[in-house]
Amino acid sequence: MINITLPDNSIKAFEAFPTGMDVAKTISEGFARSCVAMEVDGQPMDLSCDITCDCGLKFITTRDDAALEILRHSAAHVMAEAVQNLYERAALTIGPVVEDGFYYDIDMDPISEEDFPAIEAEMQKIIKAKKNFERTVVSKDEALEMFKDNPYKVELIQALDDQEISLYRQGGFTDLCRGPHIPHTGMIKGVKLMKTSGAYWRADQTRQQLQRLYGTAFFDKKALKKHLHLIEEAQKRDHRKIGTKLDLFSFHQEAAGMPFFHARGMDMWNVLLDYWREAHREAGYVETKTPVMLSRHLWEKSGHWENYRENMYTSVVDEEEYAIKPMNCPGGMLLYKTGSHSYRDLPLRAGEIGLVHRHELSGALSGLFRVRAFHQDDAHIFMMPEQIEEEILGVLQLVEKVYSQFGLGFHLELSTRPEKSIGSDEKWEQATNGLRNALDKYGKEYLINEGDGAFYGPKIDIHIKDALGRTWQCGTIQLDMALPERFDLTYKGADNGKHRPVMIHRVIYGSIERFFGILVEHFAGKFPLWLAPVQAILLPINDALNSHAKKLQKQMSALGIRCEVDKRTESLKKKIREAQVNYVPLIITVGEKEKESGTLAVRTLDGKVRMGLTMEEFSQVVLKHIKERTLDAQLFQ
RNA sequence: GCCCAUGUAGCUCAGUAGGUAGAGCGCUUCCUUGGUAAGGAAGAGGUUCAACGGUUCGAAUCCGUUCAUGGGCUCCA
Repeated sequence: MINITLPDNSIKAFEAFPTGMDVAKTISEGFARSCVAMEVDGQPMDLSCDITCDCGLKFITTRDDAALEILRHSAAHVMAEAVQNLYERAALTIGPVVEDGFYYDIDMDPISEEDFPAIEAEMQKIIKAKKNFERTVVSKDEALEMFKDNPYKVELIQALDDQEISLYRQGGFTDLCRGPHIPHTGMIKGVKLMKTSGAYWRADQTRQQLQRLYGTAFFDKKALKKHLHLIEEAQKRDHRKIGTKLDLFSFHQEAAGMPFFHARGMDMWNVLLDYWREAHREAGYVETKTPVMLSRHLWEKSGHWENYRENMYTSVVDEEEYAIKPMNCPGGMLLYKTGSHSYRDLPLRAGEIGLVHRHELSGALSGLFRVRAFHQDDAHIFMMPEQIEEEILGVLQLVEKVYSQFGLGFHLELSTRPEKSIGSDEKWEQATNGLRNALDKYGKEYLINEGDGAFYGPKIDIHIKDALGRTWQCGTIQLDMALPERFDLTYKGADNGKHRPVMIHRVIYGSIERFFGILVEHFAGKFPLWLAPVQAILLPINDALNSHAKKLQKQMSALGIRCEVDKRTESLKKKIREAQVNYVPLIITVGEKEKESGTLAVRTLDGKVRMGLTMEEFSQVVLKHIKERTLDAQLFQ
């Protein structure tokens, strides 16, 4: 007789040992069908397992996020079987679940997406056959014997501590696996292979290159469709495409990974920085600037020469070696040391829009998201140890203010001391507590990544969430216990003694180039008025009105509205269409009526037209929206 | 840096048994002077197909190298 406690605290008693599925069926047949796996006292297990003692039992149903992972892992097995059926010499390695799907690394000849239909067809056969996933346990030696033809599996098995090894079998296919799995292959309703790439065995460049096959799977076709739609949507928003279309920026072979900003892109760039400067001035920051190229001696002192050299561009000037800065901090150190500092002057918040260069691997470059030259909206804050909490809190508040200006949500992650680190236990504790207390005081939930901090100090990373729900790490607040030491920074305390200041590095946009790209995708090119590269376009109805339109443009420009005239000899319809597809927020048609009455006919992107606005009325509304940086597309009531 | 794919007019792309380049958009000119999502016609534009080298009587098309781009891997003290 055993008693099983369910999440609602009800207890079910069984005479014999039931399987999980048996228990599920006592709830209802329908419920049992939706069950994927179970947790017995928190341990994930297959539904087919016997329950042999009193325990707490929680079913994982198709609605749980955990279920999706189990399904995808099972789908990886199905894909592996399919590949093995089709390619005899394919040697399986590992096939984990990743965000959005799964992959399997397989030692086989290179394949391409053209091979996908055949593999998918084979997978469908396996799925249709509704093969049960059966778990068996063997000894390590037995497992080694079974997989003796596959050196990868042998290596995996040997690395396992357990003496007992679980295997999963679906039909004639068996794979080494911890499990759990879904009951049978038929539950995989929506599955698709996504892409393929090379990957190294154990991520080691010196070892065998494997074929990585990516796929994704869902419990129903609809969810798969939705997922594919989201991907499509993201592709449409690709900042590289929109950047070209809206004439914002470009890339050239002559400077790989280093973006060129066009006039319109620069307009937006300046708007971003104007806002940044305004917000930082209000938050008590000063702005500084340090050189792009600095002597090797400095980098040796900062430790970059030793630790970051492979990413740095160098040059020789007058027989002295120089490096182009990959970070702004060493220059910031020199600035701090320019004068003496009193505790009364702390915290000192020194911002810098610093242009940095990092030699990223050629294969890593990607649009504005991964570049070799970019600007950081950096700031170094120097303070007394007891100011850490309040200062961090201030940065968090600034972060929230800036991101919400763009309608971006965010979440926080705290990274603590890693194994390899410098500094005393006491200092780490003080620093980490400072960050933690600030986070607690701030009140928003945060994740903790134990041991994920930099070797020189703990940090808070800020991940923003865009309109498609994708997250991007942009902001970071890093406490640095190394540099103040290396550069012997001091301040004069109230006791008239020398003290070591605490320093943090922090960015909010992060890389301005990257943030720019994120904004392009977040808004899908349809920027709010205050950000739009072209805020208003004047469309003369006929050529005779070009000069009147030109006059209006001058007036608007003088008011600070970014405004153009489309004076091509084209039909009004065409000009409107183009302005509309280029997302110009204010489309102003200029006809005889407007000229005579001195008014404006304004069309907004929702297609609505307001006639008879005076320049006064128009500019009042428009300038208000620009000044307040509103996100709302409803410009006029 | 590694693997795979791609690189043709400003943009998007077509062009395979290798025979000396095309379309749409854009641009220019002309006609139309139009009232809220594409009016019509003509024309220019590629140092000739990323660059360099090779095979061939002949290469955008085949081969090699390099560069760049894309997707991954890796890296990101």
